[in-house]
Amino acid sequence: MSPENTPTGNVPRVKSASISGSAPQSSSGPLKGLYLRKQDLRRGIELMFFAYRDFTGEADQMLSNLGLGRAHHRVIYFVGRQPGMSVSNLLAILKITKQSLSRVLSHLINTGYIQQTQGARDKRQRLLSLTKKGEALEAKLTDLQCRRFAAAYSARGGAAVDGFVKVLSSLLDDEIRADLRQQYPDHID
Amino acid sequence: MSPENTPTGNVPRVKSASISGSAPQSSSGPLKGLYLRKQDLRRGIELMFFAYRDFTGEADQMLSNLGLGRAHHRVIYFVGRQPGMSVSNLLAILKITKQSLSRVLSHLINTGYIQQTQGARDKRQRLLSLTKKGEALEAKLTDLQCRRFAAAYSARGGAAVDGFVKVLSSLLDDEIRADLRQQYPDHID
DNA sequence: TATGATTGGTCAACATAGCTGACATAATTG
DNA sequence: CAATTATGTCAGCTATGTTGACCAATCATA
Repeated sequence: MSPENTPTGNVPRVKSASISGSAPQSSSGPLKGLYLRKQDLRRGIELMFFAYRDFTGEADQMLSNLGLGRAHHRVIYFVGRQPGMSVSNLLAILKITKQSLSRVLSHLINTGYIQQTQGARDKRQRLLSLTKKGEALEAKLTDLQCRRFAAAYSARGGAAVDGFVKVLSSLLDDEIRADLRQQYPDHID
Repeated sequence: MSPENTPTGNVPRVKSASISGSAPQSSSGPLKGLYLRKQDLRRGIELMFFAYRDFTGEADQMLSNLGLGRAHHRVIYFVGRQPGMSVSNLLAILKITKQSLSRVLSHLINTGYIQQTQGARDKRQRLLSLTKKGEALEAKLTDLQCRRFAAAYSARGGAAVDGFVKVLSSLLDDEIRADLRQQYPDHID
């Protein structure tokens, strides 16, 4: 599994380990699994890397002007998505440690982006929600990213969006999908 | 742009700023731009976050067992993709500073994953390539991620893959696409 | 009611991976 | 020869993740 670095070279598959590429599939014919060539998979890897970076880039810029980072953004985003969420719920979504969250969360509370209210049923809980200031920032950040998605979605059309969502869903670890399915009832899963 | 957090609530568009949602599109009919509802865009944002995390998770685990991190992975991956690449080329792809790269690169050289050879045309250049050890690690890591992609791609089929690639491409900053187009001549762009 | 589990917060210490600014050396180019 | 380029390096800072320990309030239950 070493030297197929020339993109126009052989077309080895990957599914079954090491079938040294030989099938002459010249990007024609409805050959099932044509998109499983090693180069297609690598392109996927790279697209994820670059797209994720670009997708977060604009928001990162805006955040750094406010002395905030991407970690703060995540907290603001998910609290905005589901106001009244508990700390442990947020921890489960972000999958970081209590200490990591604590750092950014207390900063967001001290600077007035997020407020806590004691849980009604369970008084141990501190339910999180955005303040007006927090809502304003969340709106600006989410708008930035939504604009990028809206542009991409409308450039490519509904069928492409459908494929995009399907493939990304299949890239997820299994447990994560439950949350998404709950959040988006019409989620194609 | 604040309170549409109930996923089953209104369906405001986002393209033109703030058309407070009113059109009763109940996920039927070929209404152009149905996929531009705010909730669809937010789902895209979240899919990117979760999918990127899960997609890198397995490799991160393997790397940490070797005392390496994601930054080392990126270097190994891109040097493996294009052996003989110069340092400045790598810097341009990763978009990090010379110092950040220097740290991981010299570690990878010291631990025998990457080797440098002086450029022939330009003797200032240190052309990078993987050693046998580096190739072995690259193969293991890329295999892990390719397996995940291969599973997702085959679960969803060629049409979905096509949409996935198209949408991700459209999420990219413009300049990045040039590199991808060069790397993957049959890239749908 | 007493005990144990859960929720949340905190302290100290550390690692990774980004950043800036300054400076050095060697090679290329005009 | 002078300017630019490619690369490397030093010192120090920041953001964001980690572990382990410990505490207080509250809840659930035997």
